[in-house]
Amino acid sequence: MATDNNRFQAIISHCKEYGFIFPSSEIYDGLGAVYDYGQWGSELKKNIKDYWWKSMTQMYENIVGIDAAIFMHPTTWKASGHVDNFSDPMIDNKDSQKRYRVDHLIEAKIDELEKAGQQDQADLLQQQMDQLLAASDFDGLKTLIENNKIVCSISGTANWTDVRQFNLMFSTEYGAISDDSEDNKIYLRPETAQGIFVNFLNVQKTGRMKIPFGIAQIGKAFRNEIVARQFIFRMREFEQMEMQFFIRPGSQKEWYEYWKEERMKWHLSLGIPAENYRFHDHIKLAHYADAACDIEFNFPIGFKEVEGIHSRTDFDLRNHQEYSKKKMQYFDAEVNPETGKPYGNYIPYVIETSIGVDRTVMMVLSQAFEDQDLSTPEKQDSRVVLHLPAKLAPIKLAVLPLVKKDGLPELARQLMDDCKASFRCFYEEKDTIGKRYRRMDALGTPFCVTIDHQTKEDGTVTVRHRDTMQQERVHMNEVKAMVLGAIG
RNA sequence: GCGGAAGUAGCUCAGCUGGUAGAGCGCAACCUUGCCAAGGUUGAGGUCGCGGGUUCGAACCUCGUCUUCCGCUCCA
Repeated sequence: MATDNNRFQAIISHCKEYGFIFPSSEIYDGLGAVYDYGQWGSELKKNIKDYWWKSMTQMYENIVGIDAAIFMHPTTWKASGHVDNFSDPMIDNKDSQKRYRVDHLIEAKIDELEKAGQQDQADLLQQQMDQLLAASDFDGLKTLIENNKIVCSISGTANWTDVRQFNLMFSTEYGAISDDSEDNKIYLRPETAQGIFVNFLNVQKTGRMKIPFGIAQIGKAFRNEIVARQFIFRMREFEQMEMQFFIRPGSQKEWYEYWKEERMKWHLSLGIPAENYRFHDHIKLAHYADAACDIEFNFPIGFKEVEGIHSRTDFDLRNHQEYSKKKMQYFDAEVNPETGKPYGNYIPYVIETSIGVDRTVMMVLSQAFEDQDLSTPEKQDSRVVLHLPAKLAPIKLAVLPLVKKDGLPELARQLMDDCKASFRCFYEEKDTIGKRYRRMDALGTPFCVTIDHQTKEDGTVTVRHRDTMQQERVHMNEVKAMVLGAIG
């Protein structure tokens, strides 16, 4: 797999140097795997979210958006499977570096003892383990492992780390009084999807939605990743753009294929060539899915997942129905041509499209970043340019008076006032014009407009294009329409 | 988590055998120039990641610690 680590590091440096992305809490030595978006990064991120939101809601008549809270009733995560599937105590062998679930490790020893005919010892061990697990006594579990001389099947050693709880979800206390009791414990959502599922009936009824229909959402999610690295690719706090599409049971295959295609079209609409994308089908499926694939992008660190498309069956709604004792059903009045009767009541199936905002930011930046050699035989020259799609660029237009006198700044200000309500503009009168162009290239600004002495005579300005560096002469009055056309 | 490397100005780095810090770029102001970066003058900015130790004296030696990067590992 072709990777380019220098390029990746250059992009990270560029992001920090030009106000896109900073490491979190840097003055205190940083906080692992958390990043802050700076003045231009936040614009870029917002533009990406706006574009997705518009694409997924406005452009599909049967999809609406919601904005559910990050805090949810704790039972939500029991129903979704997040509590039980990710809370087992684990232990690592330092020599083989293999990670085990503590209960699996001890149970293997119990089997061994039973086979050796030492039933009493096996029963004792089982009893001790159950007690310690119930009490969440991790030190005791480690001691138990050591006392029973349980070794790693790969390294054969008993060189163990401490027993640790790897819980995916962050928790905090809910309410003003904090104590250690479990009653106050509440989770920060590890995925936005559940906010959609618990509101399924609210939206369906109040919106008079008819299947098939979708609910979209953009929001933060939190996962306590064991190892989080690679810049904003895997963060503990991240943002998702999700859409859950509710369908008739049995139709999941065709809708799954439909959304694979639709989502790929969206990616290609960013102007990213198809060869930089690929689908990756999941062989091992998560507990809720009957089909799943990723859309992977060719990052400088190789092909990595940006978006997931999952056929989630009725797993989530069915579980919420069970835990909440509320019917999560839909009455389908449409006549089934095969039976001649209405489809009737059912729990809908779901196709999910889930794309990471931060990964999309990283994807767009990776695609856009170029360290360009502009050298000629006479002169060595280079520039760093972000070839961002105009609709995503943080700044759409730079307004530059050629000199800061002779009334040129005043004319430039007029153009600023004309445009700034419509899109983000940037005014700059310092330094030589070439320097200003290059600074705008580094931020990905697609258009620079220069006001010169001729502007005073005929109202025309120079438009300089970022990617080609070519210039053209247009009338001041046409600038706004030109930019709007490019970002529309 | 393990192994390796590195932490000196906003950035990239220099600093010989220990004698209380430098360059280039960038930044700010002014002058000059005026359609593609690196003209002139002036200026701001660092207790050399942090803490202990050795020493008359530590950016430099030593121990610890934190952080970052790389590889392995892990990963809904």
